[in-house]
Amino acid sequence: MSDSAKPTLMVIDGHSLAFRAFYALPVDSFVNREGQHTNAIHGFISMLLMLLQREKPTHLAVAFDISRFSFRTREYEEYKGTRSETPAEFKGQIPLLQQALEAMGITTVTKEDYEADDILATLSSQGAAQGYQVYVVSGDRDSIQLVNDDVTLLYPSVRGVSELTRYDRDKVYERYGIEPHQYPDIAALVGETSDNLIGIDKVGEKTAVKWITQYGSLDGVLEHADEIKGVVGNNLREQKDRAIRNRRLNRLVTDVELPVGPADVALRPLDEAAVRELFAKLQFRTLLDRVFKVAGSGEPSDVQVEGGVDDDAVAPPAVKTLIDEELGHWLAQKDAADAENGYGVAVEVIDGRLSAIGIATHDDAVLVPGGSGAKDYEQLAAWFASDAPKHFHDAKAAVKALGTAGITVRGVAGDARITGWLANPGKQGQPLADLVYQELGEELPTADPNQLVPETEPVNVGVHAWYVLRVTTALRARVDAGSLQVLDDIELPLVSVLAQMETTGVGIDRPVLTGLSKELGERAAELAQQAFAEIGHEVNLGSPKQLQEVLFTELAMPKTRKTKTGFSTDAASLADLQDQHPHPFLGLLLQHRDATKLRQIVDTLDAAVLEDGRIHTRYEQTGTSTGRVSSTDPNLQNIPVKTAVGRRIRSAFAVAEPYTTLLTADYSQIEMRIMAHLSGDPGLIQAFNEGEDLHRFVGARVFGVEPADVSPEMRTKVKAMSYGLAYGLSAFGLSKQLRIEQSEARTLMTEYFARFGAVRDYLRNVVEQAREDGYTETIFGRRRPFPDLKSPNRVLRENAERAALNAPIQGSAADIMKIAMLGVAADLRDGDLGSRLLLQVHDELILEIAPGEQERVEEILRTRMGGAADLSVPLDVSVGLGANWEAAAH
DNA sequence: CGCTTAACGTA
DNA sequence: CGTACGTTAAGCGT
Repeated sequence: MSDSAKPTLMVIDGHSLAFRAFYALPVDSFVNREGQHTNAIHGFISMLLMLLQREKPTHLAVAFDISRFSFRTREYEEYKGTRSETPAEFKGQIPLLQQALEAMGITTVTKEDYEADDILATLSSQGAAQGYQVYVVSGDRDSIQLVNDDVTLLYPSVRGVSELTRYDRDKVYERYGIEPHQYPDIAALVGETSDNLIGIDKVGEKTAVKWITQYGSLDGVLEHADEIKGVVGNNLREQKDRAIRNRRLNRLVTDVELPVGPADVALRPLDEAAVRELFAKLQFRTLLDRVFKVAGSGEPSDVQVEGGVDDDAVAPPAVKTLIDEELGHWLAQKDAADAENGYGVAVEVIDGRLSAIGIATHDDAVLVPGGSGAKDYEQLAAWFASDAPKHFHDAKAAVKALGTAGITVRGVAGDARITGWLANPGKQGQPLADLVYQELGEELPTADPNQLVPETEPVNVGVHAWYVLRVTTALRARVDAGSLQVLDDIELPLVSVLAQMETTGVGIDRPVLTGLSKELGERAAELAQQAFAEIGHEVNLGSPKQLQEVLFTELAMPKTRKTKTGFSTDAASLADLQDQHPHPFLGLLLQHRDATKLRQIVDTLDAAVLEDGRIHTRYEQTGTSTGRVSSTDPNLQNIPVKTAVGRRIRSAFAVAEPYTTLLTADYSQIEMRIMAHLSGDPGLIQAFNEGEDLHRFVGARVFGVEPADVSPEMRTKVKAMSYGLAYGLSAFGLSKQLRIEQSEARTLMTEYFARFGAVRDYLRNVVEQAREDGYTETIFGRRRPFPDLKSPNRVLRENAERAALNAPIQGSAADIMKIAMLGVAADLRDGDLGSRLLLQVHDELILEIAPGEQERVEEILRTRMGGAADLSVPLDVSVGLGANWEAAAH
């Protein structure tokens, strides 16, 4: 009998899959009108439908645990003992899921005193024996032991329930290097944290596999335990009881007495009325349609469920391919409601060329294939230039891609990526597929990547546009008012400003880079030779591992701070070593590091220069959790400035014809000013309003001297203290940074807070408020959630506390800079000025000035940056001019 | 070839 | 035991 003719039995571990679905979907987006959470049910059924379509089982059973207790917990009390309490939102979902499955004609199986895995084991072994092709679906690794020629395991990947990895014998071998039946032997030796089973110390997967391969089985290993040398051998002999216990517990039972056998779980026709009733209660409309579609019955169109949590159109509309002229007609047909709701837009770029554009309304989608010039896009270009509200996923990328075809975009009304980020800034730059799954609980259709000629791919763009519209709409409806305001007033208008900056790029004086690279390269080589002479042999100075050998073994220096892989050789540690155990090698090594690091930066920049002689960085608008933008490919926000050689690199960022000069404008001490404003501290506010040197002012208060008598040492200490405050610096950290005694650092902090008490109160309050609310907020309403503030884990909690303290400060500064950029861009445009924004480095803007515009632009910068927010202290802006970045610095 | 780690540049 | 980033080479496993 061939495999295709065999009946197919699928057995699913209900609990583990539902639990994964619970964590994959946002709890708060799936609540019915009775307040019942439904995300696990939704995710489970969605996955089940996918499995039914893909694997087409003829027989199907879903097994559930009855409780967390089983014969295993009786044998070993601590079994699964580390598992924390099931979340309340999850608990009620299991009975409802079981009802739903029952209504769908799917058998559920439970057995007192056994775990779901034992039921899977029993059914799969019976199934295999009775000639079924068997699929086991489980998130428990112990299920690997069930795999054989007739049984395949589908195991959820780390990415969630939507992707399942197929483990057949070959795949198990590929992944673990063993036969499936040997897996429990491996697990017994290594242990399983999630089951609270502790393995043999120092034995990981690799060692276990080696032993099992050598001796065939766990019994074999134990018999030959005497032959195994070293610490692990000792551990094995001393701890062999653990392995024996683990092996007893991880053996799945294949002969549980069950009320049903494989033949009894054939798929039955679903109970249409029951499904409708239950799904109506759960408010699953999309899923209801999908269930009927998969079951091949019912009429999706007569489905009547109002206000469903997943209430929307069901399947993507058929995508019509239109040439430009037809597009004009299609757009003209759209009514006011469509225009009101907006359009979803997706573009596709292949090999840097715009290859297709998809546009969708809530029930219609079209695709305009790539053209070769402006004339192919007349209607399209007119529409993009109009105010028609357009929603994107990554609008900036789309705006740039359309720009290459000469199309200007106005009316950016939504961006799924940005909205998703504002709702959840800890998840940065989420792909469309992830958002679709999270917000709609659906799979984004994508082209088969294995298809060599992706003929279906352009079609995706129309479908994607449809999903984009649905996702942005769903996200907008979900986020709070403050985030929405940040979205509409700051982030969306910023898209085109950043797009312009990226497209413009910054001019580079390549000979400067070339010269520096050579110089630094020679210097590095020289230093390396001298360093080798000191230790009498060559070594890779760039390898921390080899350096450890030299420092701690050959030169027998005292051990430094521990890292995961040994002892630290970072600059701070080396400086400490130089104090305790002076050696010429150390100084040479530090200088060599410096030279090679700078050369690496120079070479990276040089390689990033395009044919136009400029570097075009990309600004990641959804790349941080605080609200800043980040810069990549290359990162131009970390160009050296602190050392003289470093600054020479900045001199390579130069003005280019026909522009006359670069202008830099930066906020001075913006974060301290925000802290003064937010805390309302009278002393700090006075300092800024009097406009005198901040650190001198603060130093005078802290040390009780006249401002004129603040020594450079005092100023340094106070400056470090002030800056550290916004990061949650401790006395320990301050002492380390300033290389002073902890007691002195503590005194410094005490004095500081005695003079600026409102700052301390504010910082404390931010954390307490965030613990209560669950999030922090910037001056402009940008939120960042901090669930870990309530964590029982001290490390997690304290990390969250420091981040929470910093988030409103760093985030407000980011908001202010973004608002300033919008103002500057608007004034440059409205004033018909040719000068343009090039770079943003968090508190600094760099522009290129067109002939004769210097004074007007300088005024714009001062006004817009200084006026970006109304704080209780002034926003001080300093402006510099010069032929290059270094010369324009102040 | 892809992944992780240590180190280090910026605000 | 100071926040927020991105990039690189080494080292390791595949």
